[in-house]
Amino acid sequence: MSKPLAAPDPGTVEFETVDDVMALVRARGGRATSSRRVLLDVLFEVEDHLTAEELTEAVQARAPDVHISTVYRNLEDLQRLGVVAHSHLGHGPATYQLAPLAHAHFICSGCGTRVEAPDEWFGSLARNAKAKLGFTIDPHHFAIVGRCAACS
Amino acid sequence: MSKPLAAPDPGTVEFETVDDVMALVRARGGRATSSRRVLLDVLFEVEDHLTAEELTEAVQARAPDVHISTVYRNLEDLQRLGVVAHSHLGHGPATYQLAPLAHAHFICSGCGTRVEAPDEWFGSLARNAKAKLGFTIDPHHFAIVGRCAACS
DNA sequence: TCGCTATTGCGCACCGCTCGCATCTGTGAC
DNA sequence: GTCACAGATGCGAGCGGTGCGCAATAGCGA
Repeated sequence: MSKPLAAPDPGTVEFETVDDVMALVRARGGRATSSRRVLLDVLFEVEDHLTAEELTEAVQARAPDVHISTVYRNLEDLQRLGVVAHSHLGHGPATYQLAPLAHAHFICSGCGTRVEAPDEWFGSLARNAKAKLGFTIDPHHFAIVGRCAACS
Repeated sequence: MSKPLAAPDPGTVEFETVDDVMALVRARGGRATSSRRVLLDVLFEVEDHLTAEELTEAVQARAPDVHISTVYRNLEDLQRLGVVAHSHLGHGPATYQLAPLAHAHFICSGCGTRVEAPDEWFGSLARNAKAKLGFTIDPHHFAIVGRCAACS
């Protein structure tokens, strides 16, 4: 996919299958390559956030020659299209998932436990940020650090 | 400072001057070295979050031989003592500051603008996390990503 | 002043990720 | 079908941020 292609308006991207995404890729000048398809197959199947390395392993189980740098490049392209989102759940590598599945996290700094956080809990924070700073928050990107019941 | 030393209870650390911290370090078996003192001098003076590299430059302006790895090690020790905290304000290097000065941030993913976020705005999120998950959040560690008024 | 040990300077190495480049492969045009 | 072009890939080098091992140094209590 060529760099100059503009990203779509956030929230306007709609897809339900790998083929939908491939059509989207094609519509924006990209090509329906096999490595791209396999990566999407994995992302649609696991329905979880995986690191680039984990994704590469899963992809290579089906297409051994796909290089990790190709995975990174495809992930970047798919993020530009609004199909994929990445998040940072701690000090390690970023994790990637289908954008519609993104959600917020709490991470315990003691034991590393990860818990999903309902978006509703961010409502008042989001309203304050919007009303007083004009800022639209995305609570999914960075996890919220803290202490779980056992560690605090 | 030796590794096995336990961290103090969070919130119980009290200090107002560099000498207070040096006394704390000594009380826990650490030594009052000049590099440690210069680093603390810088941290007390700037009252801002700086990266390890920026801190090293500031330290080296006064003590040219201090190596960046020494700065990293001292920052780690001071974090264990509860004197320093680091936070991640984006994809770049971590930033360090005196723990009592820590605060939450919003970061615009479009232009990189950073805004401080009042702790009060996290009240309902904190209450939900505590009541429903037993989780005590620290909203300072990772910034909240989003879009500023101009970029959204 | 002495001896113990925390600490330091230095450099190497790691991890997560990006980039340059030569090669390959989808794709539309014919 | 086949051609040619541009997008995409494999590979490896490289980079920024950080941690580590080691020998030398320097606080500190006695």
